[in-house]
Amino acid sequence: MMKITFPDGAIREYAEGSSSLDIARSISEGLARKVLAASVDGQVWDLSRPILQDSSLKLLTWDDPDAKNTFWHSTAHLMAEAVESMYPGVKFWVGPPVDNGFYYDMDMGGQTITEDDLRKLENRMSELSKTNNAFLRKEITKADALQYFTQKGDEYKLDLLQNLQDGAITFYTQGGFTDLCRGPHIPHTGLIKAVKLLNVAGAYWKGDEKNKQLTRIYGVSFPSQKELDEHLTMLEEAKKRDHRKLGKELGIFTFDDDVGPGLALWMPNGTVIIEELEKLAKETETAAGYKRVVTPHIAKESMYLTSGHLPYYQDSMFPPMELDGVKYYLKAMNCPHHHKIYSAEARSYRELPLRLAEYGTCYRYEQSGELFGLMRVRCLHMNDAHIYCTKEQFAQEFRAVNDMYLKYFKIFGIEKYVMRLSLHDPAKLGQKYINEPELWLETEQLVREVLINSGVPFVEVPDEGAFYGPKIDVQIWSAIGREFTLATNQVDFAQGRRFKLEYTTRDNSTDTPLIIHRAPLGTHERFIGFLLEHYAGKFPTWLSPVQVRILPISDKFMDYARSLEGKLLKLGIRVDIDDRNEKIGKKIRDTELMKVPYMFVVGEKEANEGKVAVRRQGKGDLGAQDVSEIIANLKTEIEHRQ
RNA sequence: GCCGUUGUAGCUCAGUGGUAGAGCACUUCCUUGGUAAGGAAGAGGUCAAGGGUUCAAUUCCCUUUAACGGCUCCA
Repeated sequence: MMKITFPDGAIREYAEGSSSLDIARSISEGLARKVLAASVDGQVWDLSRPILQDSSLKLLTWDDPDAKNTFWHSTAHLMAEAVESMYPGVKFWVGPPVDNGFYYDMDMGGQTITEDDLRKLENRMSELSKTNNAFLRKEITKADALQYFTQKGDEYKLDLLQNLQDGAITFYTQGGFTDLCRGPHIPHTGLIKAVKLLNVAGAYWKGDEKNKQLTRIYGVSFPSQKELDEHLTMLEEAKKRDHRKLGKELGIFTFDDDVGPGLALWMPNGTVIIEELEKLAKETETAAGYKRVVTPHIAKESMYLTSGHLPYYQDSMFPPMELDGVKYYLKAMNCPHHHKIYSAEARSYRELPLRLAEYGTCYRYEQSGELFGLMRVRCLHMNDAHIYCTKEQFAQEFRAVNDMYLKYFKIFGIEKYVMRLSLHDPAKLGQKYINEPELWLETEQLVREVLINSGVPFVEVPDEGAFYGPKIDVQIWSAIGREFTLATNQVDFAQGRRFKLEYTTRDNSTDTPLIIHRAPLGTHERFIGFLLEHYAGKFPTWLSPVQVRILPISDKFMDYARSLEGKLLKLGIRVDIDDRNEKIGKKIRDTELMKVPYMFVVGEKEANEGKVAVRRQGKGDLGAQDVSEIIANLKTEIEHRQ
């Protein structure tokens, strides 16, 4: 007998060699039907795999992330089985579970798959699942595995095998499909009741663009049709929050073929938001001791040679224009310009830290396939600043920047984010990173300490640093689930020396300042794109392009509406009047759809009593209020940035 | 940049080898209506651009361009 410990601490005895499924069955048949995989001593196992010794056991059902992953991984195998049966000769690479589903990469040998084909594949998978074929695990020697795939002529699996140790190799077979796979899998295909194949895409083999491109099919599956339907509904809802859709509906921004890809045009409503954000940034930065500067959109090639950007980033810059034999580049970053402002005057340690801020306009030649709404554009406005400080001041300055992020996140209600400490890869010194191995380690440790001391949770990611130093990126997620870098905070130990930036120290010698590059609000483009999705277009009053819309019951009350409008305008409240010849219901509906936070309905009663009938977007009628009262409330709400 | 899909009115979308339609929006008129769509009429399109096949192309083919789904990249 062996002792099995359950998550609640209970210990029960079972015959050696009992499987997790046996154990589940001993608890209840219902559980045995529901359970998908088992966690044995912390490792996810097939349910059918015999347990041979005392272990802790957790039976995993659908709600457990490990079970979901196992379920989706098994579905990937099911899909591969369907593909193999419909497209003979296809070679498979890997088919892992991902955040919301699974994919399988395959070499279709020149065959293409269309959307219609996906429906056919789904049907085939549904047929195959009904066979209730078990996922059979088989340990196999490396020699036998090599022979199997050599015979099959499958160079992809042979490539995978090369990196595997003999003795740790397993095959899984369900029905007629056998795959090299470490598992684990759910017990049988019949558990996969609902499958949706979402899209087909190209993916480079091993993620390297120099390699052949494989066909990747993404899908998602569930233990019941109901859950699939719910998931699909959720995806539809997410689409409604897509900033590209909302941006068009609300008149925030637009793109035009004649202007060019990735070059956003900000419409009046979007410009209001930009100006509110800039106001916030200027207030915040002024209070934190920043000074504003303004610099040109272009600069000579020589400056980017000095900065060191050109060799690293030339491909991502717009090609230069040549004037009198001199090349000029559109600026892709503001830092060199700011460095020139630093070096324009002799600096003393008494001036440091010197903080130069600018909503600088940058142009980046992003690859055409990378453009994505406002999130990835070719013309962008960075909430940029550069802080020049001594080594002693660094920790405090860096931390102050992080605190500024958190302050902003609070204002915007941003709760889901991850701070990533991006480090260099020693193997790429001199290529991707400036070749200063000791400075790298020293600075990385400096930043790490600041983060630890400020108690902000973070993850470390190798090989993600800027070329001139380590950085902290703040990752956020769009409504469609795409991940973006919002804010960035970078240390730069390289450019100061390259630009010969100096200051006179207390003992009358000279030193080079450390530089912090920071952009807490990222860019107008990305931040407003994010806010659109974050608020689902329902901006808080202080950011709303139109804060109040006055809705006269009929044009008899237009004079009263106009006098109200005048009052609000004088107070700097963004107000307009729906003066169309429409009924009040129609005006309300349209104003609701435009997500204007406040509606003032005015008719005979209100005009006579000097009141307005207040209606809050999404909340309905709030009843009549005195004009002075509602105006005071509005002012407060806006001033507090609510 | 690569793989795949798509491009018809301001927006959302039908449709066709014989030069186009709906709803919303827009204009005008009727209506002056009390909390999520009042009625009528009208105007609006080189069917993304260029080339080819054809008696005839918005429709079929090719190229370009843009957007979308991914991959790669992301200062």
